[in-house]
Amino acid sequence: MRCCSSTNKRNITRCNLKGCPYASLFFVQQRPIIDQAQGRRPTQRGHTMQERYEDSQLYRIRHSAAHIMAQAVLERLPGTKITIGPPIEDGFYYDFELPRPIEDADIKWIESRMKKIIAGNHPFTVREVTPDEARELFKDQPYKLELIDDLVNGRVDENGQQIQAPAATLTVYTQDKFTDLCRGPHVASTKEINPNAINISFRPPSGAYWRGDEKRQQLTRIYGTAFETPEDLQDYLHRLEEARKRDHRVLGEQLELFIIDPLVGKGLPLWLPRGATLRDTLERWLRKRQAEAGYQHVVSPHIGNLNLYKTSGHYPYYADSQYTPIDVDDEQFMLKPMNCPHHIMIYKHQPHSYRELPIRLAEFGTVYRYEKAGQLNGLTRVRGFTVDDAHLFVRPDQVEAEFIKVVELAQFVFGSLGMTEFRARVGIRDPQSPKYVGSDDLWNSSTQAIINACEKMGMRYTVEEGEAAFYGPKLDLVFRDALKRDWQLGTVQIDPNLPERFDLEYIDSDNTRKRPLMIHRALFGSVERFCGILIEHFAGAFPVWLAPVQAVVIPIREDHNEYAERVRKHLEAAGLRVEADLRDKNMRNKIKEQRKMLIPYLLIVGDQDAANETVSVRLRTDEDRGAMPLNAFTAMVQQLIDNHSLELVG
RNA sequence: GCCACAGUAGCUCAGUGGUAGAGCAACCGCCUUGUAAGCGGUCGGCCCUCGGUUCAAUCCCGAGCUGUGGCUCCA
Repeated sequence: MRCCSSTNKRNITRCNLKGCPYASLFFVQQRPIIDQAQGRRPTQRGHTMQERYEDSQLYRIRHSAAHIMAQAVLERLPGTKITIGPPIEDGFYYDFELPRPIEDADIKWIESRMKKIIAGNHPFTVREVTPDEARELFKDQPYKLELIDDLVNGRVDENGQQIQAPAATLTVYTQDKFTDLCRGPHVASTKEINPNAINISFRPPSGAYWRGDEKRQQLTRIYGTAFETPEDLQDYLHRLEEARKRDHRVLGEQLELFIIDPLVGKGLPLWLPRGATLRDTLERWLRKRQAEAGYQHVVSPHIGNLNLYKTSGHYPYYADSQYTPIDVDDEQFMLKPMNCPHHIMIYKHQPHSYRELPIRLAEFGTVYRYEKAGQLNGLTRVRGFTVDDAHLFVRPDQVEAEFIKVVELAQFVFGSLGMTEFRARVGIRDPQSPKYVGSDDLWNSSTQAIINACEKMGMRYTVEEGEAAFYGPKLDLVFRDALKRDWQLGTVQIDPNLPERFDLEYIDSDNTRKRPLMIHRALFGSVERFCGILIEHFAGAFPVWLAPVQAVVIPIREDHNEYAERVRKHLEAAGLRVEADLRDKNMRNKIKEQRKMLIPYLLIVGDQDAANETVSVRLRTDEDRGAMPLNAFTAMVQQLIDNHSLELVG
C-alpha cells in the first residue's frame, strides 16, 4: 500500500515512508525565497499560475546568466565539461564536471568575469542546427553529446516508457565566444542584464549528480542568482540574511528551547524546560479545541506487534523508512511509524451504530521513522516526532461536513497564531493514470467534498492533478511565513482503503453492515516541526500566551530583591510564567541578558515601585511603558493570555 | 547514502610542525547601581577519534565520527 502521495514537485522532497498518509507533512522543506512581489513563480505540473515564470524577462535574464557563467567557468578552468544550466525558482545553476575542485577565489574571478562579459553588450543569437552539426560543435562535450542523442531519439525512462518526444529541431545559442545547446529563451543582448544584479557567491557550490542519478557522474553545481535591478538583488540577499537570523536551530539554543546531542542520537531532539513549556502549551491548547470539536483523545504505545503493520500493509514494503523489528520472546515488535492502525483497532474493538458516527479519535502520537542522515535538519526533519494525529470514522454522507469542520478547525488554529497566510493544495487523481484504486463515484464525491469545503471556507486553493494519494484525494495546508517562505503544515486525506483492509463496519439504519470511510488528518503535522516553524515565524518572539517565560522581574538594587520576589509570587499566583532575576549582578547586565531571551515583559522594580506597588514595564520591543500598578499589569497580561492575543499591550 | 566545507574552553572564535589564546558565560571578591556590558581575580582544553609521515603533529596525509550546505527544477 502506498498511502502518501508522491509529492516530488519542486521543493518538496519525496517521502520515504510511502506507507503513511502523513508522509508528506513531516519532511517538507521551505520553499526558496522567491520574487513574490512580482508574482512570478514557476508553474507546476497540473495547474496554471497567473503569470508563467518561463515567459518572464526575469527567467530570460537568469537563463542567460547561466550561459554567461558557463563561459566564465570554461575560461577559468579549461577542460571543464559542461552539462545543463537552467533557471530555478530563485536564480539559476549550472552543473559542471570540473578538472579540479573549485575554490572561493575561482568564484570571485568568475563573478567578476561575468560582469565584464555582460558589459560587452554581446547579442544572444540563436541558430538551428542538424544533429550532425550539433555533434561536431560539441564533440569535446560528452554530456552535450548524450543530450543530443536523447533529443534526437526522444527520452525513455528506466521502464522503456517514452517520456520525451524526439525533438524536431535543435537550437544553439551564442553569446560572445560561447555557444550552448539550448532551447532558450534568452535576452536579446547581455545589456539587458544588470551586472550589479547578479551574484554567484551567495550560495556555496555543491555536489549534484548527472541527471539526478546517484549512480552517475558526480558534478559540481554552481548556483547563482540574478534580478532585474540591484535593489531586487539586495532585497533578496537581505531576506536570506533575515532567514538565517531566524534559524530555529540557532534560536533554539539561544532561547534554551531544545538541543540535539549526538550521544542521544542525531535527529532525536531533547526538549529543555523552556522548549517543553512551549510544546506543552501548544498541545494543551489544541487538545482543548479538539475536545470542543467532538474529538476523543486516545493513547497508544510506542511499539506495536509486527502483525499489526502486516495487516495495515505497511510492512514489509516500506522497510526502508522503518526501524528493524525488535525481538521480544517469540514475537516481533516495531517502533510505531504511524498511529492509524492503533486507532483503527480502537474503533474495531466494539460494534458501532450509524448513530455514533462520526467517531473522531485523536492522539498526540509519537512515531519513529528512519531518515537518512543527510536529510536530518533541526526540528524540521527528525527521526522521532509527535503527530497531532486524528482519524475520523465517518459515513459516506458525512465526509463533506467533516472535511469542512477539519478545515475550520485548522483555520481557527492557524489564525490564532497569526498564521493567516495559508492556502489549500488539493491533490486529485490523474484520470489517465491507472494507479488509483476505488470507484469513480467515490473519487468524484470525495473530490467534490474537498472542493466544496474549500469553497465554503472561502479559502484560497489550487488543484493539482495527479497529486492525490492512490486511494483518495487529499488537501494539504500550506502556510506562508513573514519572509514569504512556504511551509506545508497539516494534511487531510480521505481513505477507503484501510477500512477495507481491517474490515471496518458500522450498522446502518436498515440494520445492514456498511463500511465507514476514514479521514486522516493532522493540523500541526509534527509538533516538533511545527515548533520549528513557529520559532522562525515569530523569530523567537512568541505571543505572550506561548512564551515559555512571560515576564522577568529585575530588581534595581539588591535590597529590592524582597519586593521583586513578592511581585513574582503575585504574578505566579495569577497564573503567569514568571521569574525573578535575583542574581548578584547589576541591573543593566540583567536587562542585557534577559532581552536576548525575548521575554515579553521585563519588570524593573526599585524604591518607587516598592513604595507604590507598581512595576516599571519594559517590553521585548525595547519600548519603556513606565510604571504600572501591579494589579493593572496583572489584569492586562491575563487578558492578553486568555485571548491568545498577539499583542504585548491590551 | 553521495559531494563540498567544517570540528580548538559551556558559547562565539583566534592561533601555531616544538602539547594553546581572546571575548562572553561560570565561580570568588569589591561595587549598590532607574532601563543594552562597573572593577579585579579564579576556574576551565586528550586542540573530535584512530592510524600514517616526522626527532617532534592540535597543525601535514589517510580513514572514521559529528555538524553545515547541497544532492527536487533536465538543452
